[in-house]
Order: sequence, then C-alpha cells, then structure tokens
Amino acid sequence: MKEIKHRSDCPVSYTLDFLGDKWTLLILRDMILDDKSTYGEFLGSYEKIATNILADRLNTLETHGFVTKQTATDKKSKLIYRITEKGITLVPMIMEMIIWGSQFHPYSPYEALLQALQTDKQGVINKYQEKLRAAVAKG
Amino acid sequence: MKEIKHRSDCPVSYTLDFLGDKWTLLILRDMILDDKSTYGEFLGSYEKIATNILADRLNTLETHGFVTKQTATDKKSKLIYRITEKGITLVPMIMEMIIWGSQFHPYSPYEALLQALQTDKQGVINKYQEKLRAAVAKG
DNA sequence: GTATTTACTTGCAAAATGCAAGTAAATAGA
DNA sequence: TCTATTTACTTGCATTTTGCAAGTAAATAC
Repeated sequence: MKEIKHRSDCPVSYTLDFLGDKWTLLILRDMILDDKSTYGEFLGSYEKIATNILADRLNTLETHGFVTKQTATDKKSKLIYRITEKGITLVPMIMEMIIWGSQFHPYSPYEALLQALQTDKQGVINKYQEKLRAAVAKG
Repeated sequence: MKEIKHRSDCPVSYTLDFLGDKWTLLILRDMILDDKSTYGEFLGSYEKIATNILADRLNTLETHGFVTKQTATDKKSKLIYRITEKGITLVPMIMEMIIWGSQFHPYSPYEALLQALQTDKQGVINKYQEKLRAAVAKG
C-alpha cells in the first residue's frame, strides 16, 4: 500500500504526487476509454503492466477514492473495479494527453475521437463523463 | 542521458513515457508559471529536486527539444534554459493540472489564475503561450 | 475430482531516486 | 593577485521502485 507524500501545496506538484508515474493513468485510460473493469482486463492491455504494480496501483486508486471494488454479480471470483465521481474528474486530463501525444505520434484508433476533441473538446469531455456516470448509476 | 522507451502507440502512453514522472513537469511549471531559467533557480523550488535528477531531466528535456540551453550574455558561468515551441505545447496540460489539483487542495498563490481559468481557460492558455513565445523571440 | 479462471502475493534482480560530497570554470571581493 | 563564492554540475552509495517469474488460493467449469 503506497502512502502518498505531498511535496508542496502547489496543485501541479499535488497532481503529480498522485498521477506522476507511468501506470496509474493507463489504468484509468482503460476504464474511461475502453470500459475495462477487471484485473485481467487491465493486465491484458498492450503495455503489459506487471502484476504486482497493477495490484499496487488498483489498491492505491481505491484507497484514495478514484475507484471502487466489488465482486461481480454473476461470478464470485471476479472483482469489478468501477471509476468513481472523483475518478471521472480526470477525464479532461486524459483527453489533454490524447491531444498532446497525438501531435507527435498519430494513432489511428483514436482518429475520430481526436477529430471530435478538436471540434468540441468540452462536448466530448461531457459525453464521456456522462457515459461513466450512467455506468456508475446502473451499478 | 535517459533513452525514452515507448510502450505502445497509444497517445496517453506516449505522453506518459515523456512526462510520467514526478519531476519533469515541475521544471516546466517553473519555466511556464514562474519564469525560471537557470539550474540554480530550479534547484531553489520548494519541492527540492536532487541535483542529479535535475541535471538528468534538463538534459532529457533538451535532448527531446522541450528546452534549449545557452550561456547567459552577461555571465559566462551562467546557463539559461529556455522553453521551445514544443515545450510551449504543454501549457494546456499544466493548466489542467492546476485546475485538477486545486479541486482537492486549494493554493492561494494561484487563486487569481484559477479564477481566470474557470472563466476563460483558452484565453489564459493563449496568453501564457504568447508570453512565452515573446520571451523566445526576444532571445 | 481435476483443470482452469481470476486475482492476486512473494522473492529477487534491475533500474530509478535521494542524499552527501566532490569537481570545475567563472566571477567577485580584499 | 589570491581567496572566496557562485553556478552548474558529477560521482558514489544507500534506499526505493519497478520488472519478471513463480507461487498461492478461492471460485468455477468440465
């Protein structure tokens, strides 16, 4: 279990204390953009996160209220990780990263999304946030 | 000198390969928000970056075209780090971090900035980018 | 009853970070 | 001109984090 140390009161530093690593936001990307929700699904992502790191990050995300964990209704051995309202506040950051990264390295699977972001960024953000909220509400 | 390894073509992962650590964006914050430009100034920031990490990150930022380095006109022993056009593309990300971090941890020195961001985010971004471009042009 | 799925934990090696001290050129002050 | 200080690092070593492979354990499928 990782204890987060805050180096200063600056919001940039504060943000990096949570999100400044190579894996945390990739898990949230999987949840936000690809509707992934289980350990196995996160593990299956192309970037190949190590099992111990994934367990650690999921734990930290849960501890700090970005996700919740509950056993699946259909299968007791399956755990469902769901993004919370706090997690949903990270949608703009993820979108900004898609925009930024795409400038230097185009990625065809996100071409339509990128186009939409360039036309109406706030609209896209709202749509994703509403979709995620609906999923939370559905339970 | 750090070689950046890209884990996948996903722009989020690509972005994190560059910026997914605790220090790189803090140096850029110092340049963008506080007009810092020397090794000593970065070292003086509240978060207390280690000298070897600072040297490494400045080197990496320079290697990848986010900053340039040149000796000061007034003092040969002084090196000036300047943000490039590529570095300036990170302004929206930094602003998003300010907005996000401030939600959970208010920080009075950025109160006015935050207010402005909430009223007219794109306007603030443009203003900062123009200010930085002007500084680049001035040399 | 046995194999597989799902979600981890454990142990150890490798890499990154943090801390303290040392270096070296340029400048400032006596 | 000699000495101290500023500026920008590098080096060495301890600590922490990450990565990889293997092991565990409950639930489910066959």
